[in-house]
Amino acid sequence: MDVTHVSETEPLGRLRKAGLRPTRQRLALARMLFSQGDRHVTAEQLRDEVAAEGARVSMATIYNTLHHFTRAGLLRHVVVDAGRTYFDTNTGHHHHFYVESEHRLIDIDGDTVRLASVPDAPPGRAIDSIDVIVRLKPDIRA
Amino acid sequence: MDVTHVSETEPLGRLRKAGLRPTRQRLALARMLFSQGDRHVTAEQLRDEVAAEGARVSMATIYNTLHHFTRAGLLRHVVVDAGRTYFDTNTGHHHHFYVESEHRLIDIDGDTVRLASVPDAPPGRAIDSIDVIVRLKPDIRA
DNA sequence: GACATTCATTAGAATTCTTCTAAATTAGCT
DNA sequence: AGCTAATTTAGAAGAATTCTAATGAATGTC
Ligand SMILES: [Mn+2]
Ligand SMILES: [Mn+2]
Ligand SMILES: [Zn+2]
Ligand SMILES: [Zn+2]
Repeated sequence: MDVTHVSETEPLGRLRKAGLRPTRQRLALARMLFSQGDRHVTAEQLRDEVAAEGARVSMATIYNTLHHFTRAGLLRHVVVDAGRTYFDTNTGHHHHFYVESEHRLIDIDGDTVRLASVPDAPPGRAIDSIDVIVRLKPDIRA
Repeated sequence: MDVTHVSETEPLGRLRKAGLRPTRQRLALARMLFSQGDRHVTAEQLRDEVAAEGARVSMATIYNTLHHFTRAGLLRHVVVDAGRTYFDTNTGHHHHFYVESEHRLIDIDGDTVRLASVPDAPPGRAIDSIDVIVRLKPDIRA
């Protein structure tokens, strides 16, 4: 494989930069995740997509990889629904709409939601992150 | 049983008002939930507490009841952690700190977090609710 | 390139949380 | 008391995720 010229945003470069060994499985998953704009995926979804491409990646590896990517800062873990874990390829500052009825996440630009006041963390603790989730239901009018 | 004078905040009154039959199990659960200030409980926690009081309530009933209470507006469902569902006895306007390391929720008064701007819902949808979760980690200093 | 070492992948079992099923019990009504 | 619908229950089933321990692959050294 020719690896002379590797952009940092290409799958291989991404893995290298994150200090992750570029295995066949990780490259396949990185391609699915990062080559089509921002996405919110579940492990199962990703497994199906990879399978559709003909690649075989075990569920254990899907989960391992998603967690590795998350620890490396390539993904962000989003919790909005019980019993369903989303991984977000958009790691920048932003929030979410959640369409309950479709189990679908939609990004809200970080600057669109402004917190006029943020509470102080209780003693001995520090703020790790702030999630704003705007839950949506079908509009009755319409 | 004398039911001539029942406050609406007593377990029996609460169930009546919500149109729920006051069974032995529901009364026991309502007592645990609503007689000690605002709480964030999991099904398992509640099962253990009820068991400690000598009452036997099946897991199926715990879940059924928590969902009934939630539909009736007596509880609020809080999603902050994958694979762990909290039920909140505080149904008023407020947000949450979440102490990841202890799996513990702390209320933030509704007015303490002010959203300076809230995005419009996408066409065909309406805002159902807005959750603000401030995730906490141990403070490094200290 | 061969070898050694470390890390990654995998199938399947196991775990955890929650829901379902279908039978037995109970509350509310007359 | 007797009727009916709602409720409870044990245990099975389901769904998502993690674990295990054996196999395979990437990387560094000679
Ligand atoms: Mn859902
Ligand atoms: Mn947790
Ligand atoms: Zn996002
Ligand atoms: Zn609360």
